[in-house]
Amino acid sequence: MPELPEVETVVRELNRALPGRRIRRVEVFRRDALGDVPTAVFADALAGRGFGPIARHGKFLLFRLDPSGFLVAHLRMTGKFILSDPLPGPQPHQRVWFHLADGQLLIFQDLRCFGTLAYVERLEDAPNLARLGLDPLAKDFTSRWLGEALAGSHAPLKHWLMDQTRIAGLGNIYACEVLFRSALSPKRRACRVRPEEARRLHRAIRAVLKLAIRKNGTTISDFQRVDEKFGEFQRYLKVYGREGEPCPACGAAIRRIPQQQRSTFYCAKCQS
DNA sequence: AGCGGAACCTGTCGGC
DNA sequence: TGCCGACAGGTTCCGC
Repeated sequence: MPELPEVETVVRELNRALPGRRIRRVEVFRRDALGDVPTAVFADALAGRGFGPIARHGKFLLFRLDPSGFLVAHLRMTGKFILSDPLPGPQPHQRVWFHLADGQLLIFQDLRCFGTLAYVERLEDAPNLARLGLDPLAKDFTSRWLGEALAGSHAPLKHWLMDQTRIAGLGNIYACEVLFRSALSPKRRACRVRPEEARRLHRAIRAVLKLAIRKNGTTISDFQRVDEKFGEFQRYLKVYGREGEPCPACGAAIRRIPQQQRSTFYCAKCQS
């Protein structure tokens, strides 16, 4: 489900509602998200802690807790957080309930059970977080950095953009959209991108992500915001999911090709 | 280094 | 109607 703009949308909404509130207890209905950590260890670590500000790195949500520690969450394909009034019991696909001291519930819901939740004392202890590359909305993500980073890799641009150890946050939808906007082929080797093309790519990454955040992300099948409203960026998608439709720039049919066992959508005429 | 394939798990949709 | 395969916004691990 979520790529950077969807996670950012969730983070902003949680930040409006959660800081200052306290977890009374944690109820786990299905423990896949916890990995090797025993349910009781996870639940006991969180009980009694308060929520501070929530941050994001790439697609990870980082909940600062009071007086110490972090809840580190990754939504993967279908994870979502929902704030709800008390319920009689878990609704379908609800995996974890964080009972708040004021009676409301912070619900972690995840149809496919790929999402992850972890409590850590220090962010350095969070599995895989340290391997993440630059967040494309951070200040140090410059077109110069991008140009130099591209130069060292033979990977096709689409793979390169989705590699979270290089840039953290782009997934299948936004990688396709960014490449269309920069008129670069998903098959182009990273090291074959010329400096002015790298500048174009950099501008496209920033522009697409910022617009998507302004539209509260993309809802294709089931992305939901914390308040259960939907994103609107799907109305602005130029190529993703539009196989066979005319390219908005030249009218040629949008193509779908497999790359890394994912679908890539692009215009073979505009993108080279 | 890169790439193909499989795995994690559940659901939907289209074709026959 | 019913079964079956393809596909889904993500990531990791393994082997070549």
